[in-house]
Amino acid sequence: MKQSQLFTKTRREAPKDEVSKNAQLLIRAGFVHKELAGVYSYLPLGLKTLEKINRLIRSEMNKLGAVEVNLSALQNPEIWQASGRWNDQEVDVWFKTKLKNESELGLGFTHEEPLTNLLRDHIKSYRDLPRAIYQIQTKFRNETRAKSGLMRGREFLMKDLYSFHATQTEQEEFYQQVLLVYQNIFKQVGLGDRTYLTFASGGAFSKYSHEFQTLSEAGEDTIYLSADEKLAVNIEVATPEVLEELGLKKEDLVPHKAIEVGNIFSLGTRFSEPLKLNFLDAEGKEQPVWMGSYGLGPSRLLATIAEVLSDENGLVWPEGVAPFSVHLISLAGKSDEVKQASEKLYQKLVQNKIEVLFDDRDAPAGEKFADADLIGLPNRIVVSSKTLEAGKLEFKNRQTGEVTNIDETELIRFLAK
RNA sequence: CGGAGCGUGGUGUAACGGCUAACAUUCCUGUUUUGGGAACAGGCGACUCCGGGUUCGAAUCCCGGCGCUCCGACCA
Repeated sequence: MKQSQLFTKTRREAPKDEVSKNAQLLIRAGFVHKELAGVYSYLPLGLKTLEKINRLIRSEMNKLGAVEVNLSALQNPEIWQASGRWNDQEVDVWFKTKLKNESELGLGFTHEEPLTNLLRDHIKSYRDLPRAIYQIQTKFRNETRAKSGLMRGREFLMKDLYSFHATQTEQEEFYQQVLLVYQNIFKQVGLGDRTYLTFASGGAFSKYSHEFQTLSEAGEDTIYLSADEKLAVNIEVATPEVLEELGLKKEDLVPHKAIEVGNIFSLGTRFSEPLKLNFLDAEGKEQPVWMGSYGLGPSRLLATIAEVLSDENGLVWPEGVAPFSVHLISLAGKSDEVKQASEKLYQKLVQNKIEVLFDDRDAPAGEKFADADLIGLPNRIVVSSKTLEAGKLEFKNRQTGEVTNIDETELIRFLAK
């Protein structure tokens, strides 16, 4: 894409009402636009980044044999009344609204109930199990206090996976698979080395759930990390009994602020029983389905990457998440030669299916460099009269800052990999 | 929901209760310039968040509302 076609502009300064680093950088670089506290719109660069994250998540979900759906955002109170979660005392994050005829509606903050209800049409027998179903969809939560930029929003994107099994054991095995897949996702988005599987509160049907916590001062949670960094426990559940059970000593634990980027739950029959999602087992006996739910927030993930991987010059996107792989910068000035050479290189990169943002604007070099640093694409190529003279291209790695001069074929081979 | 702070051109800031609300940046025109946010000249852009009050006079003081941020509580 040519940068001249991008309608967004970068800014030198962040709006004063944004304090969190993720929001400041994402706004300055033109990835998002703030509408309300906790409500952000995605601009072309932000949307592309989000789509990259989603694509990666989808590919991992497919490995689990999960299939994608898209459930409605508007919710029928009846099925939530059945599970007891329509009640404001039970769930205080509902956005509730009304039809013209005064009957109530809710905006989905999660989807256990509707999916469980929906599956009654499709799951009758043990032969219909197991099932893994997911969606990537906008959730609405009426948070009393939105905060930390995109971290805790009132409208946000969530990947929610639900699994349905004939037995608890089967569900537990699936849970372990999801756990590995999640770790793989965090590794791929560049957060692997600072994201820890963390024991957290379990709820009605299991002692623990697991959270994936990314270490960051911007996090809302505090976790205890064992000295060998092999075990982590959310401070909320780190009672003496729990620590003993996990074989941890209080004095060996180090507290860290962390961002909860994912959470996986065993639900047991918490939803299948009230919503009557039953199946007939091999003996013809009716049984409730065993369930699990597995959440991960693409928008929070995007914000977390912005927060923890950025530096003083701007965002730093890992390959695979970045909206484009390459930032091609033309320092043409009045030189038609440079203009043509950079245009030609742009076409060539596109032909080789390399995702490139081409800064074809008529702007001073310093501005282009500053923008490239701020936007944070992993690779930067400069074409100028200097590089034409040398017969090489200048190639810079955003993350390491390493600059090399490289010839075109070599570069394309490297980037096309 | 409790507490604190802040609302002034698109953005960041300034202005004693008193001139036509200033400066920088962005943006527009032109000249020049092109390897780290260039230079010069000219120009556009604000009912100072909203409503009320005090005052000869309010961006400024008072009251109410709304919004934003932060701390806390909350967070299936």
